[in-house]
Order: sequence, then C-alpha cells, then structure tokens
Amino acid sequence: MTSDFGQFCPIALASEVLTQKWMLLIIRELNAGSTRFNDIRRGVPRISATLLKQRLNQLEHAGVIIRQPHDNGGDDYLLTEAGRELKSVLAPIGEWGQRWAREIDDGDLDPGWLVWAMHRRLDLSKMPAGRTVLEIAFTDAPKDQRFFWLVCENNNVEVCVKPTGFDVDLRVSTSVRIFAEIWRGLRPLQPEIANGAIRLEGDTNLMRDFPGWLLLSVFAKTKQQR
Amino acid sequence: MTSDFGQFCPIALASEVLTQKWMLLIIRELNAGSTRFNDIRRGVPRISATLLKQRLNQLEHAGVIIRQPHDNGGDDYLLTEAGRELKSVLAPIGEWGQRWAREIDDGDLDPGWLVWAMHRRLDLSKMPAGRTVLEIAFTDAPKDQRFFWLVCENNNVEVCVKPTGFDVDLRVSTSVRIFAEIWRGLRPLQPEIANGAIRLEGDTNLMRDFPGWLLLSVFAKTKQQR
DNA sequence: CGGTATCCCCGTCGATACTG
DNA sequence: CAGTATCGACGGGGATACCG
Repeated sequence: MTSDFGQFCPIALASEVLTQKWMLLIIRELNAGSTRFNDIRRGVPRISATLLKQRLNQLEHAGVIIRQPHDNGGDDYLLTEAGRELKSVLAPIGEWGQRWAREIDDGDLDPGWLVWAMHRRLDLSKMPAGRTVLEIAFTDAPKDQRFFWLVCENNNVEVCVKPTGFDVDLRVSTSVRIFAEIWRGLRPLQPEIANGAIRLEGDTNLMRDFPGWLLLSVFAKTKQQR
Repeated sequence: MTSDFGQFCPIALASEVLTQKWMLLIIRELNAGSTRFNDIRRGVPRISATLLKQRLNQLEHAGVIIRQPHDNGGDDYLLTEAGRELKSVLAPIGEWGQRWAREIDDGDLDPGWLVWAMHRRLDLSKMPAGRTVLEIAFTDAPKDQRFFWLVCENNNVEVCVKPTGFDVDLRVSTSVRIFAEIWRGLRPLQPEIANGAIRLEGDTNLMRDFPGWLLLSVFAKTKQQR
C-alpha cells in the first residue's frame, strides 16, 4: 500500500512512511529505547522478521533511523533527530486511542507483550537496591505464556520466559484481562489487590510498595471517553 | 491491511483506523470543513468512489463521523467529538512532514489539488467586498488542468474548472512547481512576483494586496530541516 | 450527484526453510 | 542472533460500468 497519494501536502508525504502497516508500532519501540532487531520484535511480536527488516530499511531510507554495526552481530537501529521528533506524533495518537478507540477483545490480550510493556514502566528508584526478581503468573493464559520473570538491577530490567535461576522476590498472580485493564488505567489497582484479583506473595516491602513502582501505561491517566 | 495488531496499546488501536490507506487525508478534509462526498473527493482526488465510501463507512463505524441525510441526495458526513479531536493528530503529522518528509516530484504536483487547497486559504476579509473572481493559469500544466477559477463572495469560495461567466478580476499566471514551492513556504512570494515567475494582471488593488490575502499552506511557516 | 456492483490484477504479507 | 530467500495465497483496491 501507501505511496503516491498524488499530492504534496505534508500530511500526505508523512503518511507514505507513517501509515505503512506496523510502522507506528516500530517507531514506538524505537522511541521507547529499543535499538536491536529482536528487542523491537518483542514489542511488535506479530510482525514477521522479513517484514520488520523491510520496514527498518524504509525507515532508514526516510531518514528516521540510521544503522550502526554492532559487535555481537546485527546492527543497532538508532533514531535520527527526525525519528526522535516522531514522539510528537505518537503522543497524540496514543492519547486519541486511549480516549476513543474500540474496546479490546481477547485477541488483543497478549501476555508477553504486556510484560514487555511493563519492563519499561518500573520505577527502579522505588525498588530495593541490588537485584529484584519478579515473577508474573497469568492464571488464564495458555501454558507457554503463563509465566514471565523480570530481573531488575542496575537501572536495567530484563524479561525472561524461563526461570532465571535467581530466587523470586515477588510473585504477582492475576488474569491477563484484569491486569490489562489496570494497566490501561480503566480500573484502580488497590481494590484488585484487596479483593484478591491480584495476588502478591513474597517480600513484604515489595508487596507494600508495589503500587508505587508499577508505573502503568503512559496513557493510563488519560480518561476514556466512549 | 491493518487490523489486529494483536496488542491493546492505544497507538495500535488507533492505528487500525488511522493508518488505513487514504484515511488521514480524508480526515484532513473533514476537519478542513468538507461534509459532502464530492467535496471530500476534490481534496483526495486520487481515491476511487468505491474506496472513499468504504473508508467513510469505517470512520462511521469507528465513531469518527456520523451521517446525516441531505436534501439534494447523498449524506452530510459530520465529525463527532472524537473526529474533531483528530486535529491534534493531524497537526503534528503535518509539522513533521513539513520538516522531514521527502522532496516532492512531478507526480505530486496536482494543479487541481493546489487550487482546492488555495480555496480554503484566502483571507476574504482582506479582499474587496462583493464578488471577486480569480483566474489561475498554470503555464506548464496539461490543457485540461491549465485554468481554474475561484469565485469569492459572502465568506464563501467556489472552485470552478470552467469559465464562470463572470468577469475575471485578477489573473494569476505561474508554473505549478513555483507556485507549489511558494505555497509550501519554501520560497518567498514577493521576489517571484518581481521577477515575473508569477504574473498578475487585473485590478490594481487586488494585485497589490495579493500577498496579504493569499494565506499559503497551514504549514508554510514550519521550517524544512532536511 | 452520490453512490453500487463486478471483475480481476498485482502487491503485500505470512510461512517456511536456510545462512553467516 | 539477525537476518535472507523463496513461494504461494489472499485481498485490497483500481477500473469500468451501471443506477436511483
């Protein structure tokens, strides 16, 4: 799709790049900090490798990113100034989506994506110093997507899909749907802990401070309108 | 394309609607004031009737517009609050396009579209009272797109592709490329009048005030960066 | 004017397998 | 890990004709 709208309106020209399938989500990942091929994929899990590479090439061609060879093979994909300025495009789109977009259905509830989103929204400054290991257990997810682990240390959070070998400091058990609705800001967190829809087990301080360091979606504070 | 990105991120949900082909341009037209099927088409001339209708249906389904039966047949397509809020999405996309999008080529230089864009960007308060008829002559356009007429009166501007029957008050002759570059804010207007790249003939006051009432693109003041 | 109906092509994309 | 190559299916959408 999408090229040659036959007009030189800046919105049309920008659309040639931005409205390609998956493009905004890739740009969102880049602006969230991902630079590596497979990191981007974790934020956009349903895209194929072929297509992601093609989109990255288009972004490079459009001057949104540059490639930089990486030691361990592959490239780093780094935003240019033009790419960083796309934050000002993503923000209002997300706000609008939060206010007006359709309700979500079960097909949108990807547990892995939710954990990947979480890993960028933990306030490490409000967590204990040193290493903290979280286990997320989605009670209603298929077996291979039921458990995830977040290893937090040194201003860095790693997402694992297998046990880490470290002791778990806090286990969070919940259904994907409930947690997603909290994540989106559609329901408050505290009552769901109180009524047991979210179960916390482990370190007492971590449990107590959980609502403090779990930052939720960037758009959680924007009120839904429909 | 575009549905089911498999995640409930608001940017993904908004993308399902907004990144459909032609969609942003249709929304731009609606937000510029068009409500009728063929008015929208004049702002998006390369879209087929079938596809435009399909997109309008999708916008209605997404709650961006509502349809209202019109006396002369067809419907008025009216923005909802959700639709009006998309202004906040269009603006940064246009700004980004103006700053960073590719250079335009000859295929983007649609004279009819340029005149249609112009008709929304005339400051009638700076034009004489009563009716003013402008003739635009694109010296380098194919015969059937060489002449256009703008009939300005009563806070309303009409675009015609055939002589109007009224006397012409001001004739503007220029190449599409030059006028497009001025329109986009890439070069100043006055020198091009002085050096004859834009030729004005007709009412002396209209000629003198031309740079005052020709408002140019909404994004003309945003400086290109590439 | 404001659409619908139909046909059909070509490009997009997913899936799978393979490589350095 | 970070891709590339190939292939085939599907469906988006252009073109054209028609209609109330």
